[in-house]
Amino acid sequence: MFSNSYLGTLTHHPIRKNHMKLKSQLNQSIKEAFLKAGIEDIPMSVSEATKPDFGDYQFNGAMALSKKLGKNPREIATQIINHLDFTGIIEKAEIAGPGFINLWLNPLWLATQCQIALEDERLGVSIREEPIKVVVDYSGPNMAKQMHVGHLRSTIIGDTLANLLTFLGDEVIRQNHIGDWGTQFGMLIAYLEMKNEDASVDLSDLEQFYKDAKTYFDADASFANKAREYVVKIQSGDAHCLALWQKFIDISLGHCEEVYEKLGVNLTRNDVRAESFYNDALPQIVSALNSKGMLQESDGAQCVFLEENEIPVIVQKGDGGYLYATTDLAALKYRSETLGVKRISYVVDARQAEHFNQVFQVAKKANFVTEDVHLEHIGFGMMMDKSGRPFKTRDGGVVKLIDLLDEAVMKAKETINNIDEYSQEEIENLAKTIGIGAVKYADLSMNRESNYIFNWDNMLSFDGNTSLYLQYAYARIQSIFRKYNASIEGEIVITDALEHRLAVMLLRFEDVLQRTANMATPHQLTTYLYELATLFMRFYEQNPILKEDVDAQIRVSRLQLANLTAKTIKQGLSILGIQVVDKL
RNA sequence: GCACUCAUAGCUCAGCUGGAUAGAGCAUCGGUUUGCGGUACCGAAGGUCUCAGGUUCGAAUCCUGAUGGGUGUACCA
Repeated sequence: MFSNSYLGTLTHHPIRKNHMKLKSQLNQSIKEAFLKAGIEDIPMSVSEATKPDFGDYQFNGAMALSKKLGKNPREIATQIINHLDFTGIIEKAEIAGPGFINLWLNPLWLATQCQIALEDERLGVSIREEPIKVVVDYSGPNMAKQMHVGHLRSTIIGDTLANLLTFLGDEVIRQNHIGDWGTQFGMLIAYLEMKNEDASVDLSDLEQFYKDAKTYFDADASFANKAREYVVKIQSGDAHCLALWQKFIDISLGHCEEVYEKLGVNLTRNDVRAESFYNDALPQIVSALNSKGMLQESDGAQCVFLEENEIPVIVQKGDGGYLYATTDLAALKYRSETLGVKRISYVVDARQAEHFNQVFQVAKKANFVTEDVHLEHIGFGMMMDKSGRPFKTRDGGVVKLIDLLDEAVMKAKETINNIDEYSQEEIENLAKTIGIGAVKYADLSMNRESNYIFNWDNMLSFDGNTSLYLQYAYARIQSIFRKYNASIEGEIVITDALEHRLAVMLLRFEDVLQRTANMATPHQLTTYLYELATLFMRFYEQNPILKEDVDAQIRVSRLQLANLTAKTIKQGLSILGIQVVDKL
């Protein structure tokens, strides 16, 4: 289909702004054709062709218009094609079936765009023209316990979303809403003081510490009383107790940071906005709701009843205490009023959908957030074991996240080929890159809304949609460059159908990122990267690069395509928080 | 009881605003000229998209109902 005739013409098209975003450019071309044909209302957008025979993109809007215009859809399609501009991005258009318009992109145009992407640090992905300020609220571990697998998804999905929005140019504020407040802390602080009044107590196993404290609490009445006193003291601002509490939080947070470090997640202490941060604002939340006439007392508690929902949002307990809904409202108010953000994304498991739905409604109704702030709950399903049951240890306990990650690194070592060629340090780094990448990728490549089955064998495989496959593809390309051993300079020339498809795929990157960001669905990015890598493998299998009989110009062009592929994989994985290596 | 959510190949999953013969990977079977990294690539087989209605030129996708699983259901977070 794509003959070598392209080789003769090396004249590239002039550089355009917004060179990527294939879809919007094609939509623009379609729109112009419509206007020339005298049709104003364009019903839909182009989409990727469902198979190579149908070209690169297709436009299906003619069918939808046929009733409205009282015309045969093929007639409408013909009209559009007659006014289509074939001097730029589009090379050819055909009508098929009931009125599909299949579009083939101009290979010269594709080559130029790839060239531009290659010379750009951002790979041609434009920075948002109107960036917004956004809070991504994720991870949110409880300070009374060690991080467990239940925190994994929030932490890495949230981190990916934050990375992605940052890359696209938004001003992202990461917020780690840690659980550092509540009645159990009285017990923990009392126990901490009992164990060691002055300094470093070993909290390496928070789970155990919690259990021990609980044992005392249940068995020793005087200790239990003391624990209750501590709750009151902390809440009333007692300096000594607060100091102990602070110490406990510091140590506990330190454990979390170990996990973040191991996981390669971009969360620091600066991102922490703990529950306790909002303590002072809680009474104001209740009084504000009251003054707006939204409060209602029910069984002694202060509640907001929302129309469609019989279950109220309780903002103050009968005993005067506040609840997490109150804290969330205070956080929303702070983020809207003080931080001035326009989008707030909560990456929290799906079970809390109802809670966020209610809290968002209350926040809007009470004007804690302005009308134009987009509030969203990025929910996700649970992690299941191979047999489809919730992920637990053999004795039914929670799996500590740090243990899971250590196991991943250990298992990753077994996948390293020719392990003798590496130093101990190299092996550790490699295993970490592979193992952590596998855990993250397996999670991110699933549609986040459904539960997902955690399976070591699948995620650490070289076959299929895994991080290892992508890392391998990347390393293999680097190996080509090592062998070539010279700087890659020269123009891209599209000479056959596979090169053509690869170029289109590469240029789709920005569209994919945009969509992934808008819908907060990382799996769309992983699917894209996997498709890109498999397509490259096919291309590479069929189109030799370094073999002796390859024409020098074609060799350079293919090296350039390989280079852009590698860069795109690297950038995509980097957004997912996954590293690449030059050698596997 | 009520609400939310899910149901696609033996298994794990894609399928974007409704569009052409529903796609990958694993597993199974078969293949690849002295192979730029074969941890690769190509092919075969595998489906009444849980079921029944409805809307539409057109439905895995939207609506209604049924069945089956998961989750939530006021003073924990």
